[in-house]
Amino acid sequence: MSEENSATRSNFITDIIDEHLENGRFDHVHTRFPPEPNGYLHIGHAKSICLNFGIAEAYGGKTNLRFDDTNPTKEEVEYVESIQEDIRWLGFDWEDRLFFASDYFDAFYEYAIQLIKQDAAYVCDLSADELRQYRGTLTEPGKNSPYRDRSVEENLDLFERMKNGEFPDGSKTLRARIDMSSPNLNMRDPVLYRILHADHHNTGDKWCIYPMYDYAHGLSDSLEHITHSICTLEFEDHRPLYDWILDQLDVFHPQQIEFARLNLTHTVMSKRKLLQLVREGFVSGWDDPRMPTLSGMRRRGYTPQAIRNFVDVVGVSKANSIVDVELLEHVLRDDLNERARRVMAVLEPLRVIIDNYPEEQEEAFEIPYFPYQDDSPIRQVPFSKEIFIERTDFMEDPPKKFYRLAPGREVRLMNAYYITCTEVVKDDDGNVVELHAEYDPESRGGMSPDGRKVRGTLHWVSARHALSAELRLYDYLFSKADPYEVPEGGDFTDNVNPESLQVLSDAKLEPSLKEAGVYEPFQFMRQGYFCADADSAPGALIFNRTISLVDTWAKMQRGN
RNA sequence: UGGGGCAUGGUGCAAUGGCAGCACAGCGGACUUUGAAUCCGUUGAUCCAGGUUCGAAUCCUGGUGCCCCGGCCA
Repeated sequence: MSEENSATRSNFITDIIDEHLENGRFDHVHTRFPPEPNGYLHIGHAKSICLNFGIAEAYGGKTNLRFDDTNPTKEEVEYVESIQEDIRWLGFDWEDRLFFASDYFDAFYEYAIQLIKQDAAYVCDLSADELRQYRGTLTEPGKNSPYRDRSVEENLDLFERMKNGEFPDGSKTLRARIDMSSPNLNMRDPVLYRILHADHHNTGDKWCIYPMYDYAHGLSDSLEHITHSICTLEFEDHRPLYDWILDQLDVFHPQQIEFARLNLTHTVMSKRKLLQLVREGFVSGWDDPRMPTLSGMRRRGYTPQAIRNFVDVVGVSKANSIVDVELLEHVLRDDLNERARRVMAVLEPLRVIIDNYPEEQEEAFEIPYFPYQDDSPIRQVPFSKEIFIERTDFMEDPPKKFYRLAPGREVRLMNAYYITCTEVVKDDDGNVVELHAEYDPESRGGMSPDGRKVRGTLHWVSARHALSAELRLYDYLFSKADPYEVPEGGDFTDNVNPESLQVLSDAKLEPSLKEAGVYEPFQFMRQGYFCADADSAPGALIFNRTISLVDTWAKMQRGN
């Protein structure tokens, strides 16, 4: 849709880049998206992906995909695969530039030796607990480690033996020698390497020492000649360390730039919390359509374009903010409105018998998939004596302004005929079980020659031709805008919306939907956008409601 | 006086010393073979106090509020 996106439109990041290009610090732009393969990507990551790929593209540059896989205890191949699938689905291409931090383990090791030789790093024997003690607090300086002044030779020897596996996990670390009294805790001799006798998804058992994020990330950026390393706000405090390492080693020096991560109302966005929802069974998996994961949204029926448009429209800044999920929904509807074929489906069927329509008669209406498009493709929709209409489209005793079907009232069956309700059939409990009606043969196609107006237009499905289907209707996963708003001692899971999933087991669809492909967007007219679920099968159709249509009538009722 | 960062309608983002604007939401109306979409109209904001300036959302000073940092996680 829009030619402009958040990357081409100026923002504080492009301002910085423009300055670099102008003052000659860089003459091109090269970014990277650096996920840790320890979970599935979510809409928050999409913001980072769109920013990194979008900005590079806007400047004619490139973007690398690099897995930040420096902690083998948390990372799995399952995730490196899903992450690639999700990025591709979003429509971005890293071409031949797929990298892993683990590709650089040898280089990292050599750089560490260089730091030791420069007296800028040392092997420390403090335990994790002791290290914490020595670090000091937010307001008090730390103390130097007793191992801080080991000789270069001893450090070299110890570090090599760490690598060789001579020491148990946690017994030693390699630390940067910076300043234990720095007001920035990240500069108080941060750990560069820790001992971890763990198998790595890429390097197997080759290593038993693994680099820490701060050490590996900047060096990975440098090795790949990344010019602008875009990350989230919480790394702002780490930038001095990022810079320190690259300065010490005197290598290519990218610029780290931090932006505010995306937050949405009615959802949680931390991998840890999402994992908890999966593990504790609040959702069916990472790709549950209620999840903010890209795989969940894909299954729900989101299009990549809707997500990209959303990222564009929320913009980028350094201010912590929470975007109203209604904006996401607006952008989704906007995109689906353009691409979804219009079909008829009845969610909660109510049978209508058209008494003056011949029993054995059938006819097929040719109805365009896109009613407002001149060259729209069409499909055949069968009509017969018995049809289903939406239960909510009939009221025996309608309030003012309800202009759907009611006793004695005439409405239009979309693209078919006018019908008038002649009789209401109820069961012993007084529930309406079916309706009788008469149609006007003159109104074929939904128009009468005398030009009389009917206020209501209803969707319908021929009973004898209808396809039965299961429909899954979704609502917000959390009832509260802020899921973390819980009473003392509560947990965010207390706010899980008990009605976030509603299953309609006997919806009636027009026959053309038999061919619906998975994820292919349809508008069930007057209801919402739907797509076939991955689990849908010819004899057992399942559709997910991606998003309902804006419902002004429902809003009016709520307001009253 | 630990350090770092951020404050613009209800929400998100612009305005880079010169008329505070856009989108969503809200409200009102038009149109309608989708109570959708579309179209028209409309309510509503610069955290506070000083200062500089012809002129301040923007610059300066001092406050206030919120977020992040004490993993051998990223």
